[in-house]
Amino acid sequence: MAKQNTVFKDAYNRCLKLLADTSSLPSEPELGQMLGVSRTTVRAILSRFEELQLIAWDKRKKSVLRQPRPDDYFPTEETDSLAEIIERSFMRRILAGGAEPGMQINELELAREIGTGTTSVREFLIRFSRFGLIEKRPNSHWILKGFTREFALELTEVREMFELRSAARFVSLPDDHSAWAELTQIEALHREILADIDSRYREFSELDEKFHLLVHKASSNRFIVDFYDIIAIVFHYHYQWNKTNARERNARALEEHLAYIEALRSHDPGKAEQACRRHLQSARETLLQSIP
Amino acid sequence: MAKQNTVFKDAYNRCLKLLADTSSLPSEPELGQMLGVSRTTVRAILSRFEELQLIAWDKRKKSVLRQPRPDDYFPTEETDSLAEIIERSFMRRILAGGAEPGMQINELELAREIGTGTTSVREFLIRFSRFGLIEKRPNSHWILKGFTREFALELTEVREMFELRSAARFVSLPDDHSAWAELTQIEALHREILADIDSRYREFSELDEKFHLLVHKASSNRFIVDFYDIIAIVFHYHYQWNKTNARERNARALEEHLAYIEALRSHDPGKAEQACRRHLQSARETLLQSIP
DNA sequence: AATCTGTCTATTGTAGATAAAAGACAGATG
DNA sequence: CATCTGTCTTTTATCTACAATAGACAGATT
Repeated sequence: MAKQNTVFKDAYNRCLKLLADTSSLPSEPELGQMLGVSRTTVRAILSRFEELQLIAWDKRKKSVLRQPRPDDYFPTEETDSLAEIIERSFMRRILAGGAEPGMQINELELAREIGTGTTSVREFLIRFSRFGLIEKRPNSHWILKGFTREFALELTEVREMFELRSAARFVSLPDDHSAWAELTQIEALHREILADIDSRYREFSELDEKFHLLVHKASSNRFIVDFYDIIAIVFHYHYQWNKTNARERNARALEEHLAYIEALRSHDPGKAEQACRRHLQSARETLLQSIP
Repeated sequence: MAKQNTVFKDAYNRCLKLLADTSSLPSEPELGQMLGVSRTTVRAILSRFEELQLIAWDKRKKSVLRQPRPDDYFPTEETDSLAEIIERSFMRRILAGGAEPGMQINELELAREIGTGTTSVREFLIRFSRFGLIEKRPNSHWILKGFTREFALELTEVREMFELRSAARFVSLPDDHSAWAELTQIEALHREILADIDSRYREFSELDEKFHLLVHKASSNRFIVDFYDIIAIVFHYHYQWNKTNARERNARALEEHLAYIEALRSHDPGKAEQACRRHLQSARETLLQSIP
């Protein structure tokens, strides 16, 4: 096995959904555009559709023959890229407990455990090292620095610097900047979720990421925007395995976000700073509380 | 060739220097400690010494038979690790001109050009990507974002935030903290170089890195300290291929450093901030001037 | 009793190979 | 004549293999 064909399988599944809505498919380049893959992959998908008698394919004509059935789809486990699998598996190990700071990380062992080659694990660890949770001893093992209190404090310190600066930039964005429209959308979503908080509070995590990323992007600084990756990944996995009081916590955060959004809208740097500080403070407390 | 034996060659060369000063070598573990390598490598070095009749080796006795000759050393080109070679080669391409922003980076081509396997190039690019100069299109090529004016501005913006905060921490470090002693050493070195600036101005680059790293370390924040890597690498290579007015520029920076150091010593946050700002401002200008 | 050496095993760094995916180009098509 | 398809080439993602290096353990030495 040289390369996993997850790109094919994932695009195939998405294409199957498109197929459900029309009687004929567009041109190959157009499909490639829609699915975010090359024509080579599009053609592989179309070939498979033809084999399974989903479409009749003759050059430019791709007419739908039948609706897709549930078993036409590839199982979702097979559509995750190797990098995603490794990431999830690794994050589970270090965030869901059982991993003490100072522990050694063994590439070979990890690879065996995940059922993959060492190269992919190695590349993952290199990419992951920028998050400050692991460190390499050259010619030797990696060391787990651990998701500790210090880590959380260092992370939030930088986050606060960056987000305060980004918020300050945000308020002075020109009125026709696309960020304002996005902010409106995000605000609406906040209100929707808040109105039905009991059943929809789980959607907060994703919305939180979207909102803060939007704020960070106002900085127009690649280092600030890139740093948000670290925050996002930590919060993402952290919340996934730490669900105490999720409902109340999320409700409170949503309210804070709304106040923060209003402050941004006011174009008043002072108000924005205040609202930003208030929210970051409680985000910090939440994070710290959940560390043993 | 599976692995380059550069660790061996480099440690061998360094051990040869040790050998020049004594009549017998210490124990294997001790040598390993001194050279920063494992006993396996130490034993490989000793075996080679024995072969070349540099020492007589019988268990714990390693008596020097003759002084090393220049041709006993491995050529320095052979002691650089592959990662260093790739880094240098790559940085030359992108900083020493000829590389337009937006250009595609081809792993295979780079590997062929450097004369190495694709794996190493790939891992280098992944590690390097955190510097914000390149970006990956998944399943496709890398894109060179280039050492542009925007890059420099974004870099210095973050640098200034981080260094101001670090300097503020520095002044409140307790008197018995080791940083003060290091600061004294660094200050002395500044005066030495300044006293003989015409012939020693080239030493500034290394000293500059040491000094700012010391300041950043006072933050006790891994993200701030790690970020300094980016600054260091940019300045390092940048100055290496950009030597206009190096003497005057370095002299001026040394003076600014001395003022900055004095301000840190005063334990006065206000003074420190002012001196820090002044130096960062001129560092920024210098960097910007040298971008086309 | 502590440290060292001899020997052996495990892991990392790197090359090379290969399937998947991207992409280039010429001729076909509307 | 602009866009599409068929075909072919190139590049990336990933696996496997292997030398260099690290590291473990038992017996030897001071």
